[in-house]
Amino acid sequence: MGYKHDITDIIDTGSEVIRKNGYHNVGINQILKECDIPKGSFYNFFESKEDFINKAVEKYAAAAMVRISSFMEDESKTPLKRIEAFYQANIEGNAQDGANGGCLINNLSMEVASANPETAEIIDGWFNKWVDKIAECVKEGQERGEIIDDKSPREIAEYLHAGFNGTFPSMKVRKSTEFMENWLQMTLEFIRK
Amino acid sequence: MGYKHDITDIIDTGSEVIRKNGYHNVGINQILKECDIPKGSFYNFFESKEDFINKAVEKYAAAAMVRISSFMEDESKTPLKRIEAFYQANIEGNAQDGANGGCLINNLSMEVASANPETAEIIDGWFNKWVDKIAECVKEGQERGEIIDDKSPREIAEYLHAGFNGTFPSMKVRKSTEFMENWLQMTLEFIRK
DNA sequence: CGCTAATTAAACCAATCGGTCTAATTTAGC
DNA sequence: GCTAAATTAGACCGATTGGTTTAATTAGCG
Repeated sequence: MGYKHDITDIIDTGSEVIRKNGYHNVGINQILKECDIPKGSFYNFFESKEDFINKAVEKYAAAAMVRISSFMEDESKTPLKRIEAFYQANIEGNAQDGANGGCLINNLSMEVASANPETAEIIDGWFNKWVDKIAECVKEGQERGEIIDDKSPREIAEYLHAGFNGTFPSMKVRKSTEFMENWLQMTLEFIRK
Repeated sequence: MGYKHDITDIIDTGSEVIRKNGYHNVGINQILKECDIPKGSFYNFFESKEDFINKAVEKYAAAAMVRISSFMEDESKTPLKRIEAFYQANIEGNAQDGANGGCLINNLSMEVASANPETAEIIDGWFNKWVDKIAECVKEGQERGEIIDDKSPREIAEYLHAGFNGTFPSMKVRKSTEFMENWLQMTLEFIRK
């Protein structure tokens, strides 16, 4: 039957709180309250707050990986259309979220990576996996003559990934996803052959 | 003769600590220690930590504005070369900084904008001023036939600003400014006529 | 059932958080 | 030189931080 609390629920709920409010701005007690668990359970599952966030990053990033793959491997669309659909879905997700929280991993890369080498390394690993998957799709687009091929798939994929991350600061200060749309249309134009 | 401590020194030293370590990760006591001032002096100059960071943002962003202007108005270079020189200088600055701290304003937009509307508004105002100045230079580049003109100067300037901000996450997790160079060369290619 | 290990529960901890307070000192202006 | 205001100084404050501890409870398994 299992015990009362589930580690995956704690990770999901807790990482949502941190995604929306920031790592250092959210205390363990707030997570406990939100998850309705006692402190003993938290420290039974996690060694420390840092251990918690590292596990949260792994789970969140792995889910994102699945999501990215499902878009990038969608053979009902051309490669460029897959890329467009993926970022369009992200924009809509952020819009529904009130243009506030953004991406947990990207947030943490900005807030804690400098001070926490282990978390930085985990994030770096996932960023690379994400970009690799996008690069596969870019490569297919190049082979089909849909995407410019004077740059490597990896370079273009990285440009896409970084570019979208760059739309978060303005989203957060303006509380609007408007510029994200501009960014997407401009970038698609730039990489279209 | 003035008193012992200077508010501008406190802002400069304190905002450097926060730029490198994050807003919520740095306590008032750490700032006091770094500036070697007693708590009474800090709260004589600033109403609160929030008041401090707002004043720090104003000072840092105003200095950045001067810097941007000096690059964007440098008539010894073509507009596109000014843009290249500006971002190249930023990349070098970040490299010298150990690819760690990044930009105080961009960091704060990610970490505190959602929770602090006043800071968000101040940052938004400065982002707009920066982009306006870059847009002036882009416009000149368009008029000279050096930069693509199927998009407005403002759109292109915003694309540049956001794009560079997007290189910080990877810089921080990889502790390298390498991708910043890639981003710059690709972007220059995209906007060159 | 009975034993063991995992989990739950919350009281408790030192350290630190942002912030206040009062007193001493220093400055500027008359 | 006197006065009022600004600044300096740091002890002090309640609240909160991440984390520990101990005891009760529960689940899994032979």
